[in-house]
Amino acid sequence: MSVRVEVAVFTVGEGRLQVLLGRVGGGTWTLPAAGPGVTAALDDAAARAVEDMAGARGIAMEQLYTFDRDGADVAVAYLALIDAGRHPIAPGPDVVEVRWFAHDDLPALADGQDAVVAYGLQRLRAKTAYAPVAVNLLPELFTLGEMQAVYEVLLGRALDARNFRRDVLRAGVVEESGDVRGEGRGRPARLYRSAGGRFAVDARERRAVRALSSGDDPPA
Amino acid sequence: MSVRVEVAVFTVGEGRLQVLLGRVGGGTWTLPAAGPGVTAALDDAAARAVEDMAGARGIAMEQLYTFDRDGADVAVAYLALIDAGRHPIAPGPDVVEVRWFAHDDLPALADGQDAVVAYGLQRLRAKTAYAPVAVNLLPELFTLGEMQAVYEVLLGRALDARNFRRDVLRAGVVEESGDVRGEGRGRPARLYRSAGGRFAVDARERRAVRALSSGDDPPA
DNA sequence: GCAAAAGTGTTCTTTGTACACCCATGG
DNA sequence: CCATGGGTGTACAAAGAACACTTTTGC
Repeated sequence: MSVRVEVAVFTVGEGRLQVLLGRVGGGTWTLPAAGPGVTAALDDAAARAVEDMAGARGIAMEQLYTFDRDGADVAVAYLALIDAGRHPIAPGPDVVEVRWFAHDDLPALADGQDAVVAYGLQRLRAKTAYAPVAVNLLPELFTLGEMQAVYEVLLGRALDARNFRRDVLRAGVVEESGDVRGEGRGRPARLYRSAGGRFAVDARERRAVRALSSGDDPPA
Repeated sequence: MSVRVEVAVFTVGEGRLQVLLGRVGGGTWTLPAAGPGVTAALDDAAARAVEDMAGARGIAMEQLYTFDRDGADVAVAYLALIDAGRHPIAPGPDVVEVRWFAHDDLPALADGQDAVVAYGLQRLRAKTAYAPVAVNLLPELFTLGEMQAVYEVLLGRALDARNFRRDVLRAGVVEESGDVRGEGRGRPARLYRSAGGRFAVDARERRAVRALSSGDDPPA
């Protein structure tokens, strides 16, 4: 059996959750992928697949699952999160086109890749419960309002701004930058940056953080 | 790169969490494994590896993680749970010896397998939070006392029997068999069997169940 | 001075945790 | 009749959800 690597890259933009796809030769869209016949370390191969297809570097990435592909190959799937604003995408060599697609409006994908996207989405939503995933989808400096908006897209429901603020600050996952930003109308918001640490958006989820002393994060 | 499969098989016995290991040729102990050069579907290959080494069949199994092995192989690791009483182990062909080892007192393992055991244990404990893993470690019929004992081993702390009972029954993960069993001294306990469904042992964990509408269970 | 977004604090309800007691059996 | 584990119910503490109000800016 030969080894492939495939990456489901997500971002949040225009109030929607989006997935990165590219077209190489034929008409079908595909996830960033490498192989069959990967030689590098899996994590590196996944990072390079994204870089080769769209030019984006240094994005958060974790292994998802390894799929059988009709007995011939195995595909090691990865989940990646990116702030589309910070990392503009551009077609790499041999790539005809790269684009963001709304996750609920995808074109036909290469064989088996629907499962990768579906499971990536599931994992992303689950991680919302115990990791500050939003910081990987935001610029280096961001307002709490922006952060809340990201979570609302991921969770598909509105959050109470006051409780959200209290919970995020209490969790200590962000730190003030000292700057503020006036966005037009309304009082200017303070700018924060990531301070590491775990986080859960709402009550139920916050509990899970403590319950799972170490969560279920992958090794290494 | 060639594909291997390795399985961390856990059971609970004698008040301890135990791991299944075997010796094939040389002196080093190893997990049930297949490959390099696996041809079957990964899940099947994992099940067969356990069967070939120890003769145990039909046990609960899920994929854990795929590890690099110094650039040459990838090892797809699995987690399996088993009731050692229900599935007696016996060395398969070419196997010199199979044994249960307390998870905190393992011998030297084949290359990289420590990581498989460590992550398997982590995942097992995390799953405790949202899945009734104990039923996979118990006989078909069991008392709530036995079930509680399993969770106490997994979690490493004592649970309140009254709250445990209430929570398990409320969650609907077990159903009464109608029988009872007198175990010597004390009032005979009702016997239950698994009824499917999700479950969390204690408060924090129970919340996580609802929060993660679909949890983070692997595909298919 | 009004609309819009940011920021602060309080009340109420839900949920978890701790605990006291009775039941059934073996020795 | 007492020790042992099984089974039922209640009181208290903690945590989350809902919510009213003030502040700072642009127009």
